[in-house]
Amino acid sequence: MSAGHTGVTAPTAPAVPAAPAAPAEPVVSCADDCGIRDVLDRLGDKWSVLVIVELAAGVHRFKELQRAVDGISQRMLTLTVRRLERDGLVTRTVHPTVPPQVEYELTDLGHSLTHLVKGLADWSLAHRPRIEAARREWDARADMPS
Amino acid sequence: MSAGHTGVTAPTAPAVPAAPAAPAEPVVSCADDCGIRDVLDRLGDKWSVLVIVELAAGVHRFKELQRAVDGISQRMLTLTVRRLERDGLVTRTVHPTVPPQVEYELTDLGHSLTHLVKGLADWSLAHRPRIEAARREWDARADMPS
DNA sequence: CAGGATCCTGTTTGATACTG
DNA sequence: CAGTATCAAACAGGATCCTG
Repeated sequence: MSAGHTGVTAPTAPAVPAAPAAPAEPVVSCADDCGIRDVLDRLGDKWSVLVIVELAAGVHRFKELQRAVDGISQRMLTLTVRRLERDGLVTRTVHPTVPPQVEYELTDLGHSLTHLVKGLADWSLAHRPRIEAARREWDARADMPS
Repeated sequence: MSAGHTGVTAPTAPAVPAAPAAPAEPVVSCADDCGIRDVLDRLGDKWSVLVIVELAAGVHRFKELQRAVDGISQRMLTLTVRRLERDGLVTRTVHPTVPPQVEYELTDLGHSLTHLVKGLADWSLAHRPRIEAARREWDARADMPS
């Protein structure tokens, strides 16, 4: 799918079809993707990052995790933790005790993500006020236009 | 970190219900949330980050953006760009020309996000191989158990 | 060109109930 | 305790048609 542009037609656009802007040195480029889609598919869901944050603090058992994340259902926790395990971000250790005991822990790969997450958290804390202000302003402007 | 979990782990440990973990100095904590949920709600969707990346390269008109992001519908572009505007991450400038012309540009707040996004992209590029490897291994292990 | 309004879809998530 | 299985709700996203 996608198969590039179907740049046929070119109705009223004479020349200069592409070449958008590219003023100076873009901090991040790649035309479009990169691997951003990738990370987002991995961290963009509702729980993955929260689970990672909790595991960043140390080993957790299943129930522990569920209590810690607060709000997550055991179904979602299972799915989330399974995907993280599949991606090599966490390890799952089963202790064959009488009441089953399973421990989850971040791999070094998972820990490397922690720094990114911290970046996100920091940014959020730093700019939340401005965002909320902008949002209030926008909402107000939506009510009483001129 | 990795300050060695307290070797409690009594095999059939009856008591010790709560008392989670909190071993050493976590890189990121806050017990659970912080503002991570916040950022994720803003960047976790399918298009926001891609649009931001495009706008990081400079001013774009609506159609330009749609062509650049490739795959996005004008509905989604509208919604995405509106939300970004509401949050004060982009500005929307309407030029009352004959064919309407609207330009979108990152605010400084939006630009500050760019660094974060770059972090995500870098991480993805750096670790994608390991993740894919882990994934293949997991999938293989799922087919032939013993 | 820019975008609003609808309709319709697959995916994500949550609530239970059941098992080893 | 640590899951699995099912079902139904919620939602995000896409396609299309229609304005100014």
